[in-house]
Amino acid sequence: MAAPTREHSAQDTRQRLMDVAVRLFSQRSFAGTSLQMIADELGVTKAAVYHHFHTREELLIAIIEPVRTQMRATVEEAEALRGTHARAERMLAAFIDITVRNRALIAVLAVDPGVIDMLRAHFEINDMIERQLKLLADVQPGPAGVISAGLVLAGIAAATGPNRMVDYDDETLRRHLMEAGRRALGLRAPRRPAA
Amino acid sequence: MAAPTREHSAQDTRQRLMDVAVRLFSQRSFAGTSLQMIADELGVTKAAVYHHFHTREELLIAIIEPVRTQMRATVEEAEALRGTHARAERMLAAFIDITVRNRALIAVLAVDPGVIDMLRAHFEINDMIERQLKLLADVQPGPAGVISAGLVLAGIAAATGPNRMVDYDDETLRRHLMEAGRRALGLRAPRRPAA
Amino acid sequence: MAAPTREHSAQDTRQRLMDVAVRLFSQRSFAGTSLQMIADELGVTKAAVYHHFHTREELLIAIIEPVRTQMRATVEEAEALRGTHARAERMLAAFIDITVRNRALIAVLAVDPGVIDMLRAHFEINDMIERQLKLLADVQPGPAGVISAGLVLAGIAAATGPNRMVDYDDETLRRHLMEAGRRALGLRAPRRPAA
Amino acid sequence: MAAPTREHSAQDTRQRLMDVAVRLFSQRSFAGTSLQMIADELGVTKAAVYHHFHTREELLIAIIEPVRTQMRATVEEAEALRGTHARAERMLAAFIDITVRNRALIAVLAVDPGVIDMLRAHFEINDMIERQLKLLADVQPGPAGVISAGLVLAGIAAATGPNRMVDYDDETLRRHLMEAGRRALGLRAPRRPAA
DNA sequence: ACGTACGGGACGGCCCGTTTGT
DNA sequence: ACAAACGGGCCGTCCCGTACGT
Repeated sequence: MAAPTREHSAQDTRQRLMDVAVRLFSQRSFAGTSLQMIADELGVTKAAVYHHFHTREELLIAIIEPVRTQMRATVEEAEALRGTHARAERMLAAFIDITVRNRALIAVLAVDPGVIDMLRAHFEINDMIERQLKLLADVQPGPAGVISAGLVLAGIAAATGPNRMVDYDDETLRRHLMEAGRRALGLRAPRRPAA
Repeated sequence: MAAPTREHSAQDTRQRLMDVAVRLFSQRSFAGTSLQMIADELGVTKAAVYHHFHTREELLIAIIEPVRTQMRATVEEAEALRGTHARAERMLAAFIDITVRNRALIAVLAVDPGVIDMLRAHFEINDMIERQLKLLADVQPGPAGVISAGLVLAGIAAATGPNRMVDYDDETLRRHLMEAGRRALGLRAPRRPAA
Repeated sequence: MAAPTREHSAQDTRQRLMDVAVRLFSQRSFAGTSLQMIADELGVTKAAVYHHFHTREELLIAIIEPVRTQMRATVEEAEALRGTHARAERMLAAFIDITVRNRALIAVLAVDPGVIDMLRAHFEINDMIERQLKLLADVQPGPAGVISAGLVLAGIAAATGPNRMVDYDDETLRRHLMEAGRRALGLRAPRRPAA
Repeated sequence: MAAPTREHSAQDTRQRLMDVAVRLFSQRSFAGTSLQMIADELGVTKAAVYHHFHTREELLIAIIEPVRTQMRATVEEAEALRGTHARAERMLAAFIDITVRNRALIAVLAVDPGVIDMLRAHFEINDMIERQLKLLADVQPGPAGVISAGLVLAGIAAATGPNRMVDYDDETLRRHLMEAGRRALGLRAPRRPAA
């Protein structure tokens, strides 16, 4: 391993900034987390943070970017499938997968009003939420479908948040979220004995 | 009713402060809402706010108080029942009822890290959450129960938050949340043909 | 004179803030003057400044307001007169009078780019300048008129600035600026033998 | 011409830095212009600026240098002449010439307090101004001379500033400034029928 | 019961200057 | 000749809390 010239490379610092930011955002909310806290937590000055992200908003967007991309791809894939149940099944599985792999982050994205406002200002996030909701809601007709879908999406996101479900590993969490989600939505478990 | 001397009585001002605070907290998060915003929204000065609540924390606690009381009573009632299903059924119904009647508020209480921290500092809130969770989790054994219960509680709270489910009246929302919750938890609908 | 309850009244503080701000702006330019300097100079904190003016821009606008009003009135009065020379004479005299009575201030208003930008953003200042210029420029035809008028207006404003002309009293300054201005513009001294 | 290895030579970069600095200084005042703005405007990093000028002050001095030299030479030449009128005539003509050829720059030098302070700290600029003023003021006795001279010098400098007199070419501007200046100072047009 | 005036302090943003590496 | 990274510090804004007056 060729030693990086400095103690840690520049790219590394940028990534570490994003990591501690996610942790702090999820622990203290976006509005409740100052740049000073982030800098202190990492042992650098605010100026170093500024070097990588000129505004707190920019930092947040950089953090969100990968999840946003995955989410969009998932929605488009699911919408391309035939069959209401197949679409819901795919959407649900992918949503859980992304959420579990980014535990702390999703809770922030999904429920922090400050974050949601900012997302709305920069992206067509409303449309994306509508489409996610519709994919799950179509399993049941009328309000029942929409309300079930809302409960499931919000529940998955919020339940994996900080301090909750910490004592389950990813695989366990995924399986049981999937089962509970299927039941709430009225999805039969897919028959994959042949698979 | 003694005639209020001014346009609105003092008690009224206090209540209106709490109402706008709830709305703002749910729209901008607790940490993102200043006393100035609350005062401006109501058309008074910060000093007027200070007259009723000496700190922002005090204001939050006053807001939360009724919900906390109802929640505690509900848990105790449910725990007094016999039968796992009956207990879960009662807890779920009461939780949904309280949540729907205090839509915006619960979303803040349940997911805002700043609020949760403060609650933890003042009350034995962890214990209360554990008991709620257990009441619902006992329907299924092992992780399946806990994870389902977590999804349902978090989902109900978060799904009724601001900008979501706004186009359903309380009764509709309650009924479908109940059904979806029952399914997720594995609760059979109670046979009340006689009711 | 009933003594004001405090050491100095609130209105007084507001006025004193504006006074020290004018002095500092003219000594260090608008962009080069921090709120800290202003607060220190007056022996209060930045928060006290904030109480009276929520932004630095707001402070500047309050300072400028009286001059802006006088200037506008002057232009309208002058435009209402008949005769090119009479109009120019009136405009010139009033401009000098206002400038001399607000020595430091005008220099800032007229030449500080930061100030001019801000004025342009809030008022129809370009129009006002055009009209002032035209009133003086009409005495001579073509570029000669415009350039003379520009030199005179800018010269009066800048010459009365800080550190210049400090050793002349208002009356002396006014008279000689008037004479030099008339000559530059090609205005004959008005025949007021009876005056 | 030895081919410059890169797109533009080092000397070129240095000169372009000074050019954009002048433009920005005149548009936003000296104190209101950061090194970052200058670097951005030219599409380089701050480090590149730092490479050429270690401080903002150093940059300003380099910009000013040629004008300062010309101005000094002019004053000395004018003072060497015999006859009050001849001296004033020469000073005025040269001042206008230098100003018009460096339109934006002179306005900054002459009226920006931050610039003036810095100049005073490094050069004997007060002495230079006094001598310029005296050369023009001597045409008329007493306060009339000084005030006229002040108006003319300040007026020429400020009138050629940014956004003013932009639609006149150098030659036109020069001629009319000269005529207006002569009139203000009480200088007869020199009899050069033979020239 | 509420407004006015203000202190003390922290916020996000951005500055200038410098080191280190190409 | 230039870029990347960062320290230390100041900026304007705005915060919460309080003393005082009505």
